[in-house]
Amino acid sequence: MNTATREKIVQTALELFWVKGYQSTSISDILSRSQVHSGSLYHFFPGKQDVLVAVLEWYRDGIDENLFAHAWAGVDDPIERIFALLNGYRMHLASSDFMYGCPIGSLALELHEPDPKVRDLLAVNFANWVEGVERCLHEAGDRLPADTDHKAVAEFILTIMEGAIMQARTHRDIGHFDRNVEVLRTYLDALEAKARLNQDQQGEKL
Amino acid sequence: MNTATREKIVQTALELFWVKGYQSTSISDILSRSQVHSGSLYHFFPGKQDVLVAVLEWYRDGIDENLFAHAWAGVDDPIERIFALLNGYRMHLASSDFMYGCPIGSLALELHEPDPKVRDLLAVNFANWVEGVERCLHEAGDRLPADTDHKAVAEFILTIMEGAIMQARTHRDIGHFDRNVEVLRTYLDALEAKARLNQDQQGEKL
DNA sequence: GTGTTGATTGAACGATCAATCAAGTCACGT
DNA sequence: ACGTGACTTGATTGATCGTTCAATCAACAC
Repeated sequence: MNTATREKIVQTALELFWVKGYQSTSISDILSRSQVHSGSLYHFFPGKQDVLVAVLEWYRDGIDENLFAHAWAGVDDPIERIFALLNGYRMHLASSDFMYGCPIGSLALELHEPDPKVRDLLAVNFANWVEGVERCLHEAGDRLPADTDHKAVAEFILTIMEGAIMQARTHRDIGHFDRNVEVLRTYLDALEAKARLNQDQQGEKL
Repeated sequence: MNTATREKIVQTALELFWVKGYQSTSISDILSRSQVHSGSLYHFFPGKQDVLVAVLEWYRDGIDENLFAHAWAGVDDPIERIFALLNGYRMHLASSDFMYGCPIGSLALELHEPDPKVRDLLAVNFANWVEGVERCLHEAGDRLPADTDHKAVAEFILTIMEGAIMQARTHRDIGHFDRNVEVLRTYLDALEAKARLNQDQQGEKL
C-alpha cells in the first residue's frame, strides 16, 4: 500500500482542520493543498469523515513524540512541565495571530452531534492529554498534598488550557491566556504550600 | 416595521445555532423551523451572518434578564451565585443529553476567522459574563483576600465553565463538569480561608 | 380609487459541496 | 511478454448551499 499519499492527505487535513475547522475545510481544499486528486483521496478514505478519523488517530498515536517530547525537552521539573506544555499552546497562539488553538478542543466544540467513532477519538485524545499531566502531578510526589486527586487536577488543567485558548482567541489578546495560567500558578503554589504545611505538622507530631 | 417575523427568525436561529452550531444550520433550516419564507428573511437580514449578529446582540442585550436573573433567583450569597450560574449550564447539559452547552463558547471556537463585527460581539458577550461574576466577587467583599484580582478570577471562572462544558460534552459524562466545579470550589474555599487568616493576623497586630 | 410602503411568497440562480467512476498508469510476479 | 492489482487522473454527478428577484398582498394616505 502506498502510504505516502495517504500520509500527505492526513497531514494536509490535519493542518487545515486546525486552522479552519472541519466543516469549513472542503475536500477540494485538501486536494489542492496536498496536490492529490479526488480519486486518490477516495481510494484511501471512504469519505470526509474518515479523513477526520485518520487525523484524530494521528494525534492519538503521536501525542508522546509530537506533543509531550517537544514541550518537555529540557524541562525536568514535573510541575514546570505542566507550564511548559501550556506555554507550547501559548506560543502557537501568539506566533500565528491566534489561528492555531487546540485542534482537539476546536473540533470537540464544532462537531455538535459527532459520529460515535469521532466522539470516542476526541475523548481518547483528551484522556491522553490528561494522563500526561497526571503523570507530571504524580512525579511531583510529596510536593503536593497526599490527598490530592491527581486526575481531577489534571482535568482541571486541561479545562484551563482550553478555556484560556478560547478567550485569548476571541479577544485576540494573549493576556487572557496569561492571566488564566497565572491563576493556575497560584493554585498549584497553594497546593505545594499546603503539602509543606502538612509535612511540618506531621514532623511536629513525631 | 414588523418586529414579529424578525423576532421569530432570531429566536429560531438562536435555538438552532445553540444546538447545531452556525455552519451546520442552513438558512432553510431556519426557514422551515420558523415557518418563514426566504424572501422575508432576506427582507430583514442582508445575509446569514447578519442573523448571527442579531442573535449575538440578543444575548448581549438580554444577559441580565435571560441569564443572571434566572440563575440567581433565590440565591443571595455572592459566592453561591457563581456556583448557581455554573449549575445553570450543568442543568442544560444534563437535561438535554449534552446538546446545550454554552452557545457563545461554541460559536467562538467554531468560527475560526470571524468577521470583526461577529468577533467583537462574541468578545462583548464574554466580557459581560465575566463582569457579572466579577460583581459577585466584589460583593463578597472581605471574604476574599484584599489583593484578589477580581477580574482575573472572574475570567478564570469563565474559563472553567467553558472547559468543563467541553469535556463533559465530549465524554458525555456530567462527572467531568462536576469535578471541575469541585476543584474550583476548593480554590475559592482556599481564597476565603486565606482572607480569614489575613484578617486574624491583622487583628493580632492591633 | 389610486398610489405608496412594508412585508410576504416561492420559484429560480449560480456556486460549491462531497462523492463517483471509467479510463489510464505503473510496479511487480509469473 | 503478459496479467494483475494497486494507485492515479480529472471530468462529472446530484444535492445542498446562500442568495436573488419579480410578483403579490395588506394597510394606510391622499
